[in-house]
Amino acid sequence: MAVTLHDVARLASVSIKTVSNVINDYPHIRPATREKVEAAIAELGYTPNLTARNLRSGRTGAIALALPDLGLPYFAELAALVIQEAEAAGVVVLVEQTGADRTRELDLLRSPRLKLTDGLIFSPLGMGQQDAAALDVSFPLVLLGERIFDGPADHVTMRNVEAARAATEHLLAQGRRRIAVVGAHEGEVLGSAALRLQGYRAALEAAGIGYDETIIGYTTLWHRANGADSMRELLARGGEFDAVFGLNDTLALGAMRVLQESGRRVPDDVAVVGFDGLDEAAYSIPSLTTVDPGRAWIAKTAVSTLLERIAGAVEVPARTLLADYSILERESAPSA
Amino acid sequence: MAVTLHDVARLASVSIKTVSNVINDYPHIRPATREKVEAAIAELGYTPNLTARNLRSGRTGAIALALPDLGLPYFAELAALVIQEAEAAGVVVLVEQTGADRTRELDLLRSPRLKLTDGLIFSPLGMGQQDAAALDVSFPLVLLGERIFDGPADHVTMRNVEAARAATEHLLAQGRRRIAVVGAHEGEVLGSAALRLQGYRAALEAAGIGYDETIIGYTTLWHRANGADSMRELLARGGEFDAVFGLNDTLALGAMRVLQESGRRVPDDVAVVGFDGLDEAAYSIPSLTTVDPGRAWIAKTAVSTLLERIAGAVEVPARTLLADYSILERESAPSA
DNA sequence: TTGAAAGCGCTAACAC
DNA sequence: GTGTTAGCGCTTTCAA
Repeated sequence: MAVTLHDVARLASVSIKTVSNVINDYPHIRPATREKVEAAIAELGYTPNLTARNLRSGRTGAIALALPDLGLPYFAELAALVIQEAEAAGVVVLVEQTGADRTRELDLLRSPRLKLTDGLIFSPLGMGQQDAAALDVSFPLVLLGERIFDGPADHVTMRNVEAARAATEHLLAQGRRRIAVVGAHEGEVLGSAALRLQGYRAALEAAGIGYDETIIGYTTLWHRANGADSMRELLARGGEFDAVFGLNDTLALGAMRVLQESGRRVPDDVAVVGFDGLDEAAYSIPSLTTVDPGRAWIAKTAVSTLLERIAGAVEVPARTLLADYSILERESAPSA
Repeated sequence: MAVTLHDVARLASVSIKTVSNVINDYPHIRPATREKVEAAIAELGYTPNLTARNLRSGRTGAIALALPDLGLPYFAELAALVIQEAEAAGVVVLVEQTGADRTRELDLLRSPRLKLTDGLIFSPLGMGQQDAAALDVSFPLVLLGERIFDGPADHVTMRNVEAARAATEHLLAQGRRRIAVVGAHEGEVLGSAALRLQGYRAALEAAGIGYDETIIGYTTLWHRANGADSMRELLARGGEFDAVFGLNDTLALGAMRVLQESGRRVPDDVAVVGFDGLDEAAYSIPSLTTVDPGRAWIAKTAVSTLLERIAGAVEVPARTLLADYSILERESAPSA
């Protein structure tokens, strides 16, 4: 591992500049010289020391991706897409987990660890609008998610309100009138839960249906167990409903399980719609109708936007980029 | 971001060595000097340039984790654990996806991109025993999985044969005698599928039950859809069985869905056991009995073993470290 | 077309 | 207890 430019230069009887030229495809090199150098590189098995190159160039060729937890399917699938896009652009990805903890998220933004990368794609879950100023950092940053809006950084996100409204309207179109919700967050005004609930209410209102608190299930987290617990509580309350809107797929899958355990048939007695377009939602029993909020586009756009900033688009003001959504219709809530 | 040691030194009217001493907690510094330096650091908002430090020290403080695809729940959960362990040790993790492609796996081992890290935790899925020599690399490497054994690198893995045998015995103990398999790999002798099938056969043999090819389902990949397809084929063949052993949880969940669609009750008509101990296996309907092959231990041990090698345990010969397994008994295959 | 040499920001001998 | 200085391996003016 100790083969350097000098070693190659010595073996090829040229200067290190010439070797460097060969490596960096500098055009004006005499073919004979090039061959001599390439032979020496091959013989010694030389590979450039990226750390040294980075120190010179000020770039690392790596970006950081910070998200709550890879154990959550939504973020695992998002990370898979981001890494894939980054690789296509010749960049590696350093993954940080924040555990959805506000303090850890704020710490991360100040961490010297980020110095190992050229920029950050950041999906916070603990921070809120009051922390927007913390996003005013000195390195390229792309924000994901819906915890903070109109911050000082580029923001790639989904049309939560419209997509949730479309999901609700999908249920209304089948004649469902009592649509329960699983996964609402008490008192929240921003964030995925609040925005999706807002879309749900807008759809009800447009259809002339009143909002009924008794069929809204609250949870703190969005694991499958929370969806199951929330549904148990809704059933215990005794409120009637003929459909369920899970504010994400994981919740919807947990809720659907409890519905079936209770003897209700899905979709005959109760139709279920989720949100996220997870792969696994296609394989539940029944398969889950859901909204794809445009994850693939979000990953692709987050990477390309970050790389543009890194390449020097500093003067451009921060933008908000919104993905298009689509309904993935499956068995848990079929049309008609 | 252009604040360097020199800037701090100038402001504090000391030499850069003194600043460096303060930053690195060198003990013998006069308190007054330390305060002066710390004040200057705070005023300028100095943070060390890790790239420069790395070039000097030859360390990067990062490790690489290469796996097939974060979209596969097993690997996503593994990555989550590895990153968590690494963070506890003050190391960041760069994640590479190889898509289970042998060529990409071999390329990765030679990639200069790895120069950004101090070592690699590598979980191949395309390479085989014939590629063992490619693991003889010049950087610290820890191998995961069961594609290659007795290679030149430390290997952290699970007791596949014993764990699969235990899973099969769990079914036998309930009086099941016709145990179908989902996910076998045609003609494979090494690899997870082959080893687990071997454990299955050992259990049957010990119980005096013959091996019946007609109830062995083959797949190439281990997605949920493959488990479903494999089960459809088994049912179409018309072979009788009262239990199913899915060679991983994802396969088992797909197979279970098809069983239920076909009108069979789980576990009454057919009991199902998976393998991996995925979180989501606890939330299927019915919840899936599975084998936890010791994932948490594997992640922890992979990280600590790699860090030991990085710290210089070069002379120690390559070891194989085996995790303990446990049966997670749930509804799909309850005792008695 | 190629060589010499400066320096990216830091650490660690070695001096004082 | 603190300062000077030589590199880590590379890229890149500037000369030749």
